[in-house]
Amino acid sequence: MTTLSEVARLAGVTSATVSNVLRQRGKVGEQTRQRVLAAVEELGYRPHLTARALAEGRAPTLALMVSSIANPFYPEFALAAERAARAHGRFLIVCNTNDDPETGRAYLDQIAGTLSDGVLIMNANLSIDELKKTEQRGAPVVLCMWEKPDAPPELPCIAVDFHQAGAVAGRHLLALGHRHIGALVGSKKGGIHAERYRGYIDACAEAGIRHPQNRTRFIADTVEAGYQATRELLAAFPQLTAIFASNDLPALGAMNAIADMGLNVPHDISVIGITDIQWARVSRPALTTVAVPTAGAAEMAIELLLSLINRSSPSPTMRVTATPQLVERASTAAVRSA
Amino acid sequence: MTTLSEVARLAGVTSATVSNVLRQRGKVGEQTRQRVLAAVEELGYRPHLTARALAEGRAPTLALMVSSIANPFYPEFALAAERAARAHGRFLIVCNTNDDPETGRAYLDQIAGTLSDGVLIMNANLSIDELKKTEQRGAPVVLCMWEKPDAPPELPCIAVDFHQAGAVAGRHLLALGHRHIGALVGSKKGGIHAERYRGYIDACAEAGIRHPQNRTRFIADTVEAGYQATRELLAAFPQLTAIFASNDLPALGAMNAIADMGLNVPHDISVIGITDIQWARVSRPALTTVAVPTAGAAEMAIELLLSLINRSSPSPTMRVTATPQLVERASTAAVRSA
DNA sequence: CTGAAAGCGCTAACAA
DNA sequence: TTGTTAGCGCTTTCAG
Repeated sequence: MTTLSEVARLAGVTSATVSNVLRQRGKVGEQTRQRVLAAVEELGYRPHLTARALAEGRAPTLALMVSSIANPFYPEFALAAERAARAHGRFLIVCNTNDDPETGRAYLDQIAGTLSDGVLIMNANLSIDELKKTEQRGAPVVLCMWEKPDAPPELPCIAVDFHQAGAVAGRHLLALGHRHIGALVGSKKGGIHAERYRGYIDACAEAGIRHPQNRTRFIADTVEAGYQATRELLAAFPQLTAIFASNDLPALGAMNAIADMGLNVPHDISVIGITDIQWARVSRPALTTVAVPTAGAAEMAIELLLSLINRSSPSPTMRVTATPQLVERASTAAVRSA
Repeated sequence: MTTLSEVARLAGVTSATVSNVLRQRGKVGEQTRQRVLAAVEELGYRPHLTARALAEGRAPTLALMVSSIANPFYPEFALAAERAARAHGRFLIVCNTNDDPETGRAYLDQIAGTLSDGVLIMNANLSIDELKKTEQRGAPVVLCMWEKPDAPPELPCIAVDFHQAGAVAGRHLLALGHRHIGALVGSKKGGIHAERYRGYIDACAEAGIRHPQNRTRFIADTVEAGYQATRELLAAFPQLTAIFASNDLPALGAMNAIADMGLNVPHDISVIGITDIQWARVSRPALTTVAVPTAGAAEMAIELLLSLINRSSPSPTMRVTATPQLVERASTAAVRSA
């Protein structure tokens, strides 16, 4: 490990000077600059990020807290977040909480403010109060993919208009003539997908249609749960011609269930999801869905987090992403005339 | 930010003692221990990881270098790696190189040995020599998912018997009676998937069958490339009854191509992949594939990396994962009698 | 058993 | 323009 002072010695200057030329800070004579650079080159010196961070009083990393990076939605977000972080000279640490509050707490306790200057939270299963606490300890926190733009939380956040997303999905189905729709909500009642569901319900109301509560299933946000729930729904309500899912994973499960029941998507039953994860493009039929601006949200989140860290954040502490857009693929079609 | 010395002051001891209490190191009197703990509690003290790392002369993180975390294979690996790292008190930094050597080099230069004590490399597009250089600078490197157990590289690595994986896939197709098989190799000729292909070829030879070279396509490791190549292959060789793909993504693409051509998988054409990524389970028909022990490999990689860091690694610097296993699902079937 | 002191590698005033 | 001097917060001998 070559250190600053070794470089300094070789260049015949002091470490402060080396530091200065390396960060083009203070004015350094061209002469010495060259000598220093030569010494750096010769010794293959590379700054010690940990030491630098300690001296600067800031951490070199940002953290991204997710329940599991293996959940198909997160990698796309993480990729964009890491890129944005890199563009600002920060590294990204990923924290998988496995939806366990204890794990989340442990992460926050350990890295917030020490190893990481700030934390992006996708879903921590932690109370706002707990998150606030880490914020007060000096490590800003930003909630990503907040579900309701009109009810700003007490923490900085990137919000997606999921109500709108749900409405767009609902309207699409309605416009295709569907009147008997089953709904899959990928969270418990009133949970994280509530807004999407409400958006769908509102779209129905808008069209003068009432969505019977018993045609809704509150399930886990997985392919399997979507599969299971769809089988039940179709068994109970054979008249259904479409499935609205609050997320793509359950939607994909729904498509499989329908196929396994010997029915055809979209000929017999249409399916729509929300998010537009990679799989949506790959499935057959390709899934019609409402795309959420994942990469954009990640970039916004990093920007906001950094501005918070630099205490240069203007008042609006909630930022809303671009509006979710319908991506019409092959899993939806006009209802068949009876 | 509460510091050690603040805690010390409150407890009426010196920071060295607090440090000792916290890391149950030196023997500390029960009396003072209690007082210190009380002070820690009262002040909500949390050790500063960066400072600690600097003092200990080690970095608190490990790095994982991938081309893109959005590639469906990596998240599963990353999840397991992060868990294993956590179990050893380390955090995981993800580095997306986007397959750009420059980016990879930049990462290595910046974090290896300073922010991260070691690096897991999935695929860096860097020469062994370059990697060796960072190793010599004090940051161990381990190659993950090395393709040929019998040709150990000059760097520590976790190897998967991909030759065997290819052979297993080939034998499965052969056992089902397929004699006209198209091959999709997800890398350029002689590239990273060469062993898998060779395994397949050897399985054919074993069965006394020769695989005509023109029935092989060397393509990108993506769904799209698999799709495209399959269409071409089937157009050129209508007699094909099966597709061997060196990876799941092209295999999934193949299934879609076949479906879009109005043929049925597996009735008309069987498809097999290698890896067993999550999508393989979700696709319809579910993909038959040869599972690679992803999580196990990740754990082994972390263990090896840590032992290298602690200089406690025994001589065998290459470790081989469990053998890839056939996972028979719905995309393969016995060839139809003509 | 506890304290004093040096130092990890770097940055940041402040002097010279 | 360059050097000096303190630290950043923690660990770790080595005395007491």
